[in-house]
Amino acid sequence: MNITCVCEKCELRTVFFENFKGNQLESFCSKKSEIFYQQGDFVFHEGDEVTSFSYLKSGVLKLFTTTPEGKDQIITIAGPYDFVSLLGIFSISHQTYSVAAIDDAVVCHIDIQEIKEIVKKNGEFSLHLMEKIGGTSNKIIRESMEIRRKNTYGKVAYILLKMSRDIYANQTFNLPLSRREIAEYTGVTTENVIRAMSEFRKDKTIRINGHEIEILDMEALKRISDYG
Amino acid sequence: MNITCVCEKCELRTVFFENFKGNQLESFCSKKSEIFYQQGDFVFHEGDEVTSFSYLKSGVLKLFTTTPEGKDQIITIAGPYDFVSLLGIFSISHQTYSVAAIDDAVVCHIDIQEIKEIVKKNGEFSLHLMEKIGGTSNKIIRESMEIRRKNTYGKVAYILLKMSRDIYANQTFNLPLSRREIAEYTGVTTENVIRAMSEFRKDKTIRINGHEIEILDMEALKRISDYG
DNA sequence: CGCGGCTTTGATGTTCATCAAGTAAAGTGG
DNA sequence: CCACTTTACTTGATGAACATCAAAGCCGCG
Repeated sequence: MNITCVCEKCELRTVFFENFKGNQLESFCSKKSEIFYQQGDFVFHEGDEVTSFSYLKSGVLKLFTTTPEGKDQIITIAGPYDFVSLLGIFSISHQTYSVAAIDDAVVCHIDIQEIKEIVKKNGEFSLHLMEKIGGTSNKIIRESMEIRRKNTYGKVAYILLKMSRDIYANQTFNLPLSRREIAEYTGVTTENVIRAMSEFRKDKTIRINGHEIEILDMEALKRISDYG
Repeated sequence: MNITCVCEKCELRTVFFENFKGNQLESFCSKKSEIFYQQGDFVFHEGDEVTSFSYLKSGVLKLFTTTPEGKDQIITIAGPYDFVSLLGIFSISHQTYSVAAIDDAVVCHIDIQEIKEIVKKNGEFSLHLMEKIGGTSNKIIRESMEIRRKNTYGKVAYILLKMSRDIYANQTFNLPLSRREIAEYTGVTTENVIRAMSEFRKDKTIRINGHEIEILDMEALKRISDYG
C-alpha cells in the first residue's frame, strides 16, 4: 500500500532534511515512496539488494539476522524516527539483516542513488546525516554490550524499560514483542524470559495482562536492570 | 612522541583521501598529528572530549568500556587502517569508550572541526568517509551478535581466528591479548578462556608458546567457531 | 472442532562461573 | 643482582545459573 506524502508537511523533514533548498526537495520527493506495513510484514530480507535508504515514520520494527541454525537473533528494535538503514547501506550492496514490522508501521523509502547524489552536493546534509545515522549505530553497539553483561533477569528488565522509555514513552504499553522475540533479542530462552516476567509480576514490579504491560515500580525494575 | 608525516606519501591517503584536491590536502595536513603509542598507552579515555578524528596507521588497539562494577569490556580490536573513531564522533561531544594500544601503534589524529569542514565542502569525500566508517560500525555490530550466540569454546576459537585472519593475516602470530583480555572481549571468565585454549592445544588444533600462537588445524578451529 | 502457535510451570541436566590453590613470569626496591 | 611483591597463567573441585525437556492450558483460526 502506497501513501502519497507531501514532503513540506512531513514531520521528518525537520529532523534531518532542514538543509534542503528549493529544487533539491522537489527532486527528493519525486524519488521516495511511503509504504504501510502490517504487523508481521517484512520491510526487507537479509540478502536483498540495497536499493533504498529507509526511515521509520510510525510503528515499531525489528532488525534481525537468522543464525546458521535457523533461529532469529534480534539486533535492535526501532521506533518512530529511527533509521532502518544503518550506515552499511553506503558500503554494502546487499542487506546484512532483515527488517519486519512488529506493530503496524509506515516506512519512507528514498532511492539510495538519490541520497548519494544529495550527499555529494549538499555538505550540510551530509554532516547531518552522519550525525543521525552515526548516533544510531553507536546506540546499537552500546546496547549490545550492555545486554551482554547482564544476567537473565537484568536482560529482561532492560528490554521492558527500553520499550517503555524509548519506544512508547509511557509506563503502560502494549508489548509488541512475543516472549520468544524477547528471548531472541536478549539471548535467553523463552522459558526463562517468562520466568523473569512472572517473577516481576509476583513482586508487583510490573502488571501483565496478555501483551499489555504496566510498570508499577520503575525504580525496582531499573535496579534489576542495572545490577542484574 | 610526535612524528612528522608527509601526506603525499602516506599510504592511507589512497584509502579515503583520494578525493582531495590541491589546497584541501595542504589544509588537512597542517591540522593533523601522527602519534606513537607504546603497548599499554591510552589513545583516549571514556569521557574525554572528542577533539579529533583518528585512524590507525600501524599496530593493534582495543576499544573498550568499563562496566559499573569496574570491569573492562572490549568492544572490538582494531588493526592497521581501521578507524578508531566510530561514527559517534559526529554526534557526540565526549568519548563513549576508551582506546588503548595492545601492541605498539601509530595513530593519525585529524582535528574534528577540520573533518567536518571538509565533509561540508567535498561531497565525494563525505560519501567515501560514510562508506568506510559505516562498514566499520556494521562489522562491529555483526561481530557482537556473532560472539553472543556462540558457546565458550566457539567464542575463544572465533577470537583466535579473527586475530589470525583480520589482524595478522598469518597462521602464526604473537597474540597481543592477555587471557584476561580475551575474557573481557568474549564475556567468558579468564579460567574458561584458558581451559578452551588448553583443550585446543591438547587436540593439536593450535600450538601455544606463551603469547605466540600457531593455528595447526584451521578447519577444526573454524568448525568450533561456527558450530560451537 | 481440532490443530498449531504462544504461554506457562515444573523437573532435570549441562554449561559455565566461582572458589581455591599453586606455578610461572614480570616488575620493584634494596 | 637478588629477595620480594605483584600480576598472569593454569588446573581442579564445587555450586549456581540457565538451557533443555516435558506437559498442560489457552486462544485464534481454518
